[in-house]
Order: sequence, then C-alpha cells, then structure tokens
Amino acid sequence: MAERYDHDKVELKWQKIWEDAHCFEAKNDYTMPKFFPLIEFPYPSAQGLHVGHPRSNTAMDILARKRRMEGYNVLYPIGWDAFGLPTENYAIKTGAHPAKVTFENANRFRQQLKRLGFSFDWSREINTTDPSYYKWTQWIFLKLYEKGLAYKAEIPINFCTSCKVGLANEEVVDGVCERCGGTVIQKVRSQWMLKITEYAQRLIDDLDDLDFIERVKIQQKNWIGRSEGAEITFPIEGYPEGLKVYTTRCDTLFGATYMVVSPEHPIVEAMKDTIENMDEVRAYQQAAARKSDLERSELNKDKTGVLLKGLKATNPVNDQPIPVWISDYVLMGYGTGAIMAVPAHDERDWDFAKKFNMPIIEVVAGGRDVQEEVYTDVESGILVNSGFLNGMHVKDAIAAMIDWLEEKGLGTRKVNYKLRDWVFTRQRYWGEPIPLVNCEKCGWVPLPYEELPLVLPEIEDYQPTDDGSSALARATEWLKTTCPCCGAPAVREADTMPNWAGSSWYFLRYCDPHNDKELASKEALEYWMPVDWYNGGMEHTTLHLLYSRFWHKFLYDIGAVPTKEPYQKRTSHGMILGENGEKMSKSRGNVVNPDDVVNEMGADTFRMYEMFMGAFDQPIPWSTTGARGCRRFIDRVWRMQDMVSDVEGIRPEMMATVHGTIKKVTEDYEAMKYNTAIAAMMTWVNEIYNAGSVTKEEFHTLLTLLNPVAPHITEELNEILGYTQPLYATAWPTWDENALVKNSIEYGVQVNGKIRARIELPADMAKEEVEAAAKAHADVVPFLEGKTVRKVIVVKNIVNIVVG
RNA sequence: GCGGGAAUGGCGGAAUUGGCAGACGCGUACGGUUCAGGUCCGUAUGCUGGCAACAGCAUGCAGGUUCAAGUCCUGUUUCCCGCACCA
Repeated sequence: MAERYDHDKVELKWQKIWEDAHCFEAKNDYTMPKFFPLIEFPYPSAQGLHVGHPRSNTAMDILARKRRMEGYNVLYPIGWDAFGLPTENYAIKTGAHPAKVTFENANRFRQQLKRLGFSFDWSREINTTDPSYYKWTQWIFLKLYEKGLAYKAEIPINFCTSCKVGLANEEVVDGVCERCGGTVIQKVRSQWMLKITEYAQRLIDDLDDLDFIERVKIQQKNWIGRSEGAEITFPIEGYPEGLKVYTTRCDTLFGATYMVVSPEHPIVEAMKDTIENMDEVRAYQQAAARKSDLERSELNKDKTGVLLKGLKATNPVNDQPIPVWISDYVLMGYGTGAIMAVPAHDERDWDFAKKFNMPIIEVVAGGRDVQEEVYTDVESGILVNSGFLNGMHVKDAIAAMIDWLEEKGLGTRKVNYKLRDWVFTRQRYWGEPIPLVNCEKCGWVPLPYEELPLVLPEIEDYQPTDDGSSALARATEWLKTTCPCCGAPAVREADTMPNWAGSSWYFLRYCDPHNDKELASKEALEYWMPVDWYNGGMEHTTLHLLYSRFWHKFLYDIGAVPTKEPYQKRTSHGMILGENGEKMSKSRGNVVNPDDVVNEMGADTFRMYEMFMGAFDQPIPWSTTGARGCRRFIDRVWRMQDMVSDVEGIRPEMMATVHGTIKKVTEDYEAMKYNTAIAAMMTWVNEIYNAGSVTKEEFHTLLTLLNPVAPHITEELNEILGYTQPLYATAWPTWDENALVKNSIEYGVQVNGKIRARIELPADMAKEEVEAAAKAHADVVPFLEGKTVRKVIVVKNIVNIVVG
C-alpha cells in the first residue's frame, strides 16, 4: 500500500530537479517552432502573492508545459513591474529605500511563485527598476522625443489638498484622494505628453488582424472613441477666424438656436472688450475651475451657464443671428471646445434650452412635440424646416449638408477621437528619470544616448514637495548639470515616468534580457515576436494594452521591432472573489492567502482548483471545500499506484475512454476550458475505480495529460511506475479518431418531443430499421396506441415520433 | 444614459451545427471499512405527486419559430463590468 501522499516532500523534490535541469529555459535554437506565452508581470507588493495571480499564471503554465511536450521552443518569462506608488508610500512611511523594499518584495514573490511550480524561464527574469532595464525605457522615450511625439504642455493634474501631492487619475476615487480621503482639485502644471492620438486610427484598424477576445477589441475601440462629423465655422462680428464647432449632426444646422463654448475657450479672452458682462463671465470661469471632478461629472446635475452679452454670431446656413453662451457642459478637451446647440435633437442642449428659455425648433420630424420631449433618433427621422434638406432621411441629409458646407467653404469633414494624449509625467521619486535637461539658451535638450541610463539619485526624503513637485526637485546636486548642447549650466527634469512606461515594452526585453547594446537583438526579436498568447486582466484593456500597442507601433516605425503589433492573441481571466461572493479585500476580511492553501493541500491541488472552479473567463467565488475536492482527486490518483495490473498496453474496453479523454483534454486546454478538461480526467479516474484496475500504459497516459495542471505528483507517479524519462520530456499523447468510433449508438426515443425510452442499436443500422425498433419498444407502444404516426425523424442519436 | 457580459438544482458549474438538461465537483443523506475520524469505499440526491412502476413540471419572465429550444427570434426584468455631459 502506498503511503499517504506527502505533497511537501514530493513538490519540493521536483522543483529542485527542474531547477537543476534548467528544463524550462527557452532555447536559443531559432530553427525550432516557437511559442511565446505571456502573463502580466506582477507588481511586487508588500502583501505578497494574491490568489488572483496564479489563475492567469497557471492557465498559461498549462499551455507552456503542453507546448513543450509537443516539441515547441517555449519562452514563458517572468519579471517585476516594480516602479510605482505603493513602494514609494511604504518608503515614505518607514524610511526604507524603495530599491531595498522592491528587492525584498521581489524575493518573496519569487519564492511564492517557485513554490507553485510554474515553469518560468528564471534565467530571463527582469526588473523595471534595474538601471540596465530602464536604460532602454529611457532610450525609447528619447526616440519618441526625437520624433516629435513627446512634448511639454500646461495641463491640469489632480492635486490632493491634504497630502499636497499630485495624484494619478487612478488614485482619485469618487473625486477624493484614495489615500487620505482629502479633496482633490485640478492644478495646472507643465507636463510631458506623448502623442498617442497620432496613432488612434492605426490602433483601431490593426485590431482587425488580431486574435483578441471581442470584449477587448470593443473596449479599445470605445476608449479611442472615433466619430465622424463636420467642423463648421460660425461667423462672429469682430472675431475674424469665426467660432469653429464640431458636430456629428450637421443635418440639424437649421435647428441651431444658440452656441455654447467651454469655460476655457480662448474666445472669451480674445473678445473681452466686446463682451459686456465680463465680470459675470469671469466669475463663472473661476467657479468652473474650482469644481472638483465629482461635481463636474455628477449625473443629471442642473445645467449652468452665462450668456456672452455683446457677441454677435451668425448661423451660416440661414444668416440668422444666434447668441453665444459659456457653460461647463461643453468640454475644452474634445472637438473644438465649442458647439452649436440644437435643443430639439440633443438631450443636453434640450435641458439647457429649457432651463434658460431658449427657442426649440424642430428640424427632424418623427418624434413627439419637441417642446415636451427631445428627439434624437437618426434611423427614421425626416428633415423639416431645413430648406434644401426638407424631406430627406437623416443620414442622407448629413451627407448632403457636408457636401454643401465644403462647397461653400463653411465647413469640412472631420474625424474626432475621444482618446487624449498620454500624460507621461508623475511628480514622484520612484519612477524612471526623464533623460532631458533644460538649458536657458537651448531649451529642452535630450541626454546623448551613450549617457544612458540616467540613474535615479539616492535621496533622504521621498515625500513630494509642498508645491506638488517630485522629491527629486530637492535633489539639487543631481539636478544641476550642463547642457549637452552648449555646455552652459542646465537643470534636469525632476518629474519621473509613470509606471506604465516600463510595462509598455517588457515583453521585448524577455527575448534578449542581458543585451547591453540594444533593447534586444534583431535575431531574437525576429524569432520570438510577436507574443503568441497574452493573458491578463480586463482592467488593463484601455491603459496598459493600449499604451504598449502604441509604443510597439512606434518602435516598428523606427525599425526597432519587426512586427506591427506586440500581441497576436489576448485572452482574459475572471477575478477570484471571496467566499462570500464579494471582491477580496483586507477591509472585507475575505482574503484567501495562497500560502495557507499550499501548506494544507499542496501546489498541485491549488493549481488544479484554480482551473477547475469554473469557467476561466468568469469571475468566481473561492471555496475552500471545493479545493478539498480537488485534493481528494489528487489522493485518488495517488492511490491508483496500488491498482496497476500486469496487463500490457491499453485494454480494448478502455480504448474509447483513453482516446476520447486525450482529445477532450488536448482541445480543452487550448480553448482555456480547463474546468471541463479536468472533469474529463475525473470521469476517467472514476471509471478506473469502478473497474478496480488500471494498466501501466493507461496510467501513464493519464499522468501525461494531467501533468500541465498537476506537474509534481504526476512526475512522482511517473517515476514510481518505472518510467525513466520525466514527463516534461515526454511527448504529448495523440488520439486515434478510429478508436472513438463506437459500434453501437444509444438512441433517445421521443414521442412528440418527449423522451419515452432509450434503445441501444448497432451504429450501422439503417434508418428504417432504427425507426421500426423504436416504434416497437415496450415503453413507446402505449404512447402510439390509438394515434396516427404523422412523421418520424431519425437524426444522430434521436428518434422523434410525431403522432396526432 | 451608452457599450459589453450574464441569469440553469441547496452551491460552483456542464451541455458540437438547435438533438436524451443537470457532466464534473461541493454539500447533504444512508450503508460499509476503521479503536477513532474534518479518512477512505459504495449508494442516493432538480422539483411535485406516488410504497412503487410511473406521471407531471422544470434552464429569470412573457410570447414566437421548429418534429425538436438552455441554445434561434421579439419583448421584458434583474444582476455584474467598463465608459460616462465626447456634441
């Protein structure tokens, strides 16, 4: 009898063997077929590994292990995305150096990941905070700068009035500071920006050729937010350039009864001598600037605004004079910062018109009384009160109006995007220094490439300064330098890069992590790129995924990488929730520590349960008793060693099960249907227990299929069975379709669609005979008595007798 | 408000192109092994009625298409996620 399975002993034994054998390291043999699976590299936090990490890691580990067994050269890498706020905040609190904190946290993460038996190539481990890594992050930034894609702009940042710290958007939750709950206001600062908007169209178009799950494609497209419309200029007396507006509904131009500009619109300053009520207008502008994010975005809030008295604007389509208002419901950051208001056919304009008693003119018929209800339908509306557009459908009218506007020189076709340029600076210490210096004579000057990396200096106090600058602003010695251009005294940039920088290209570094000449060699990139399969969280769809696609396209444009896109395939896992069905968090007290699970049940059980608990892409609550069920299965597999019979090969009665399971498991792994793959193996084991014995070859096949999920116990049993070749070096089994063909079929016999009997018949029996056998079945006969058989359908494994 | 996803037993979830709903696991009940069990083995387990054979009802709700619907169509409710005054 086998001893009770000791998971600690077996798992640590095999982890050591794998490490000594270097068997999971990618080979530099570029003639082999390659497979490059990728998980989002973790942020090494002080809390250690979370149960969410292993879900993605295990899923990709299964594929990595399977593909190795199929003969692929697999690059399954790991590293640390280690710059960022939690570490810096911890440093501020404790005084420990962020680099030291990062080092310790990474050590703990590494130890935890190794204990779970992931087949990472540890020889290629990277860390974004390592100067030899961020040298290349800085290099990419300089290239962007060189090509005019990085520029400095005065833009408002989130500023916590209580911590006196600039915050990233993600750190502002419901309009208040995530850390202290203090009020967050907008503070204008000079910031480095990256022109991601220049890539907007390509970021949409190139999605077509990628194997991304549909949700991701849709979210990216929505985030980029392309819209087609027209830019129309409204003449204004005393303002020669006129007031430009952007609209997607130029068909409604006849219904424009007023205009609105955003509080920041330059026309106010330009026309300050003409505007009669400047005091009132200035007061409104200031009030708008003071509003917090929360107030500005509050739903259903009352529209506010002030009429710009004295401005004389004209509707270009009918030369009617129309008033101009200022209101914060118009955003400076989108379109032209000014709109034509068509209250009859736009909800916001309608609300505003009702509040300020502006006229509402119907120009699209099809709705109810526009004085009572706004009508925005574009599918069935017909133009009225619109001169030459009268009688047209909305879509035709839009086309006709654009043609007319272009012909008269009053407007142009225009595509707009919601996507904004990427605010690329943070007023923080723990990030990549920006390799630019400011010279009084030469302006901003890039460091020469050979001076990279520009290393982050040692400082005493990581707290940002009172005016919201980075702590580096106090590192006076470091800041002082000379201009690389003219040699005069100059000052370094004190802001650092956001933590999205290092993660925007890390997969490239994995291809050639120790290269000190370039970010990775051409040969390595040509062989390994693109990433074949990238799995990660949906929360990264619009930020990390979009940013890294943008950087990659830029690198492609300058010839630094061989592919247009970084990732060929993108999938996503569902979040693991607490046992109570809520999101796991310390405050809810429902956090499951992976260490505890591994201690009690072992890594194999933990991995298996994370894959078995439910559909991979769905969020799912953790269940410790459910995990124990997987441990029971592991134990059952362990005890099978006492059931091995002397019979050679695969028993004929087991052929269909063995080959069916090989097929099912092989296909389900690739489709990320891990739960049903495991269920199929459980079914097989149940069958073996019912039979009371198993042959060595059957057992070996099961172990091979199970190995990617539960690599430790399967290797141990493989050894116990006497196989000298470890499973990781064993070929993945193949199935024989012929073995799946059954010589009999169990038909379900229905009468009027209701199942009445089951009948086992030879597979090659003719339909007429099947029909006859079904009709003659004792359980069926009573339902046919006194009825006329109108029709009989025999298909697949169903016989349906229709009677009436 | 807009966009996306989901709804199946006590629970997590399975169900090729429409083809025997509830695989697999958890939980529960009973039986067995054991000095013992938070062990193991076996049996049962959608609901209702019936001792039973069996019958009826069942995939959020209401209709429809079909020999046949969890799956397709129309309408509707609830929940989750993302975006949110984007003109």
